[in-house]
Amino acid sequence: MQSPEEQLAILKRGSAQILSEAELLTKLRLGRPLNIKLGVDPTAPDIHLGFTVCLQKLRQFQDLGHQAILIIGDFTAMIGDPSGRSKTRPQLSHDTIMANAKSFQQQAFKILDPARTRTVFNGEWFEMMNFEQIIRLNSRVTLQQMLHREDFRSRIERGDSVRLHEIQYPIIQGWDSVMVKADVEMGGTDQLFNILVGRDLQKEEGMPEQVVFLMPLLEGLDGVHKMSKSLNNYVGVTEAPSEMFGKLMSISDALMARYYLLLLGEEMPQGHPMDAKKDLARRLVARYHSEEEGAAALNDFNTRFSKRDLDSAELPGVPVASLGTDIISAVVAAYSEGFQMTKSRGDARRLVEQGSVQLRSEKVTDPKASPGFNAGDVLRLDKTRAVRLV
RNA sequence: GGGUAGAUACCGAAGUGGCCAAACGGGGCGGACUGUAAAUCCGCUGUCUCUGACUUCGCAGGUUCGAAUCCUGCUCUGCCCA
Repeated sequence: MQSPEEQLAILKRGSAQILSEAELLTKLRLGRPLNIKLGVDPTAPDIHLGFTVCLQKLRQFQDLGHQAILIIGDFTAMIGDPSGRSKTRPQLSHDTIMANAKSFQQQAFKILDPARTRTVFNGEWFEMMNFEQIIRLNSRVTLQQMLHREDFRSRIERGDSVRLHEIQYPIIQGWDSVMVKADVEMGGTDQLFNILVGRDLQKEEGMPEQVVFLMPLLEGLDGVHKMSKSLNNYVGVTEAPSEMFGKLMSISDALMARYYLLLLGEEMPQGHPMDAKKDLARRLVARYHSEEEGAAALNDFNTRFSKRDLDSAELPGVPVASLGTDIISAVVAAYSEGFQMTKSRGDARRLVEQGSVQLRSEKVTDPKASPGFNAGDVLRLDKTRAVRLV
C-alpha cells in the first residue's frame, strides 16, 4: 500500500477540487480503508461517460485499498420530483427502481471493483423516519443556507418555481453521509453544495466531517453543456460499439482535449487531430466492450466514412418485405426496423427531397419514387445511418 | 384569502378578430465543403393520401360567416399584499 502522501498525489490527479487536501491526508493517515461515498440517482439506468469520470476516480480509491459506498437514492426517486416545469417527472415504482439499480450496478462494475463496493439504498433509513424526525432534521439547516445554492437562486431570479421538497434534497443527501459514516464524498463540481450540507450534518452528529472530493463535469457532445441524458448529448457505456465510436468522432477538436484528459487521464497527443480522435474512440470502445470490438469499430469507421465504402460496412439488415414500395415508406421502415427510431413521413420526405437518401449509392430525391428494392441493396438514410436489405 | 401579470411549436419569444401552420432567435436535421471536426454558405424543422387537405397556440364551453386573438368557467405559474 502506498504512503498517504503518495495516495494523495495519485488521487489529486484530474480532480477539480478537494476540501481539503490537508483533511484528506489526515484521513489517509488513519491507515484504515476509508468510506468513499457516491450517490446515484436511479431514475435513469444508463450510465454515460460523464458519470464515469467520478466512477473512475472511485475505482482509483478502491485500488488504493478503500471502500466504495454507492448510495442508490431509491427513496428520493420514489417521491418523484413534480417540479420539472416542462415535464413532470414520473414517480417511479419500487420495481422500476430496483431494476434500474441492478442495471446501474452491472454497468458500474465495468469500472468499479465489486469486491470493494458496498451498495445501499437510502430508503433503508428514510422510510423508517416519522414526521417528527423529519421536522427535526429540517431544523438543522436554515432557509438562507438553502437559498444560497446557485441553482435555486437562479431559478428564483428567473421567476421559476422552486418546490419545498426540492430544497430538502441537500438535506436528504447530507443525511446519507451521516448514515454511512462517509469519510469522503465524491461528486461532480455541481455537488459542492450538497456535499457541504453533509459535512454540516455530520458535525452536528458529532462525527468527523467528510472530505469533499469533486471531479470536473464532462461536457456533452455539443461541447457546451454538461453531458446529460435530458440534453441528449451523451454517450452511454452500453451503447453499441459503432454508435459509441461514431458519437465520439463527431466531437470538436477542442472537446477532444477535454475527453483525453477526463476519460483517459492523459494529454491529447500531437499529430493529426483525426488520428487522435480515432484513437480516443477506439480506446473507449475497447474499455466498455473489448479490444477486438474497439479495433472492429475503428475498421468499420474507416470503411464507412474514410473510404466511403458502405457496401462492405457492417449495417443493420432490414427485410425487403417490410419496406413497402415507395421510397418514403421504405425510409420510415428502415429507421424503425434498423434503428428503432420513429420518423414521421414528413421527416422522411424531407430527407429524400434534400438528398440525404441513397439507394445503391445513388441519390433518390423524388419522394414519389418507387425504385424497387432488392436483397443486398444498401439504403442510406442520413449522414450516419444506412441499412442493408435482406 | 385579496390584487396583478402570464400560459404560443423542442426552448426562448412575437402575434391580440380574417393576409396564421403562426414572425424572429436558439437548438435540431439535411445539402455543399471537410477530418462524420471547426468555420462558412444554402435549405428544412405540426401531420398526412403534400402545389392541396387536416389538426394545433394551457383545458372546457360560448360569441362570430370566421378566434391563438373576444366572452365565461376551470387548471397551472410568477410577482405584490395578508
